[in-house]
Amino acid sequence: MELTIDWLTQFDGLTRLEPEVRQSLLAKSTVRRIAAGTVIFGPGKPSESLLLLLDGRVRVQKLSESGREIVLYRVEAGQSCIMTTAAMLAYEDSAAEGIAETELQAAAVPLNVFDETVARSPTFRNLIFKEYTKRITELFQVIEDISFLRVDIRLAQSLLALSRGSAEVQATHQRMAAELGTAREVVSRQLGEFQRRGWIRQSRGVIEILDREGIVRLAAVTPE
Amino acid sequence: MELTIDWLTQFDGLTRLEPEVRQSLLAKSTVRRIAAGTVIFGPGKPSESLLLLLDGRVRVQKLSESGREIVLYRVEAGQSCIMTTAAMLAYEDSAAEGIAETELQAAAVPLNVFDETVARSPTFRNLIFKEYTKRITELFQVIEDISFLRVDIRLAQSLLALSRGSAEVQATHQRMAAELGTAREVVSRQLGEFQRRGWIRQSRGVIEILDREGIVRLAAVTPE
DNA sequence: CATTCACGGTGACAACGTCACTGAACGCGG
DNA sequence: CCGCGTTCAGTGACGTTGTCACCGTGAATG
Repeated sequence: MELTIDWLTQFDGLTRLEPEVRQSLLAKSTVRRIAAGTVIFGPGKPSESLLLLLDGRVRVQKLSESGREIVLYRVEAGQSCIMTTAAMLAYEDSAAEGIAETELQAAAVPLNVFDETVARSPTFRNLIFKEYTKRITELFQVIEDISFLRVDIRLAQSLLALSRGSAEVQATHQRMAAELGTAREVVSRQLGEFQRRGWIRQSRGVIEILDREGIVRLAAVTPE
Repeated sequence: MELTIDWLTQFDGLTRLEPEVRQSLLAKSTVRRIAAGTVIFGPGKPSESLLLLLDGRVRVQKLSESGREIVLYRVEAGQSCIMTTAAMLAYEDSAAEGIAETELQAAAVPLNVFDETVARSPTFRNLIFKEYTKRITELFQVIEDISFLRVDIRLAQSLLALSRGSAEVQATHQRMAAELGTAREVVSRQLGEFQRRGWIRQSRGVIEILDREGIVRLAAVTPE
């Protein structure tokens, strides 16, 4: 169950890790499998390790008191889920949660090992700070998109992102609405329009992409 | 001009700093005065030190290509401007900028000293990670507010925040619009409504608060 | 004193959010 | 296989917010 494979090679920033740090990290961390749907961190679920994602995808989202939700960003394989370190610091009020969208394989670095490694290794430090910066930059972009882009454009972008090249997106309108932080009805109407234009075909829980080019064109619009 | 006062006492997280780290930080950092209006960091202005704010206030905002802007958060005295470390990492595309809203007094910690201190001092590490987490948490909140709160409520909140207890807010409608990431016309209409209710009195560039209680009540609304 | 410009007010309309309600598709127990 | 509850999706009406075009005012500048 808990392997000690050399997972460090999967992280761009860690390939040139100092040898003794490398050994220490491998020895003191555990590689874990986590089932799809598991809540990694969130209100009432403080985590006690930093997760370095080897495989799978984590969705970080925020739920408002009114029950609505919005996706903040995703963590992909080869990235670290820095909010798990944040959750360690007990910021309960954030009300953000991380959910395994797929089955995960992740290296769990216990808090004390994390701290020790940050102290010892410039390479590791660099990786961590880069991750933080990257997330913050992403959040900046989310804020800009929400504030200034039309929903049809954001919906098109979201569709392309979620499809990952495939011709089928498995998602309900409710789910898409959460992606954009808007209302389901808005998504229904917009997808209806996309369908009328022949860009997609819809069935219950599935959106099939017929004309990717059309969606790409809309997604690329920068209204001036 | 460059003092070597013991500014470390002004940071909650640094009062119990390890003695030798304390000396080192004081010796290798410089305390600087920065004029109001100065752009601390931003596109094309990479910074080469971490700024620890001793006095004054920094506004961090993002400008879209279309020229509109939105305030992301503020850095107050006693906090560190972590985006200066991010800017060091050359994330040019972020297009966020930090502006001195008032005259600043700040301790500038050069990049190499920052890195060295993170390595040496658990206390300093803790402070830095707490700051990052705090900013991220704030950004989460901004996203939620933008997505789910009505603008009149957000405007009321913004007015209270900017007034800082005073009865007068010096701000144009354009400025308030940037605070909320909305359009000037919207602010004009809402402030007009506030005035009709007797909550404020407006004159060119100034908003005078007449009935703080009324504004507070609106700001506290959590529509269910 | 004349011109320019930042500021703010407004009406019309488009885009988006909310509410209430509808029916269709699915999942499950009997 | 049927009935039933639940999830999902579609729609009309209406309120809120964003956009566009335009105007008047007062401040600053030469």
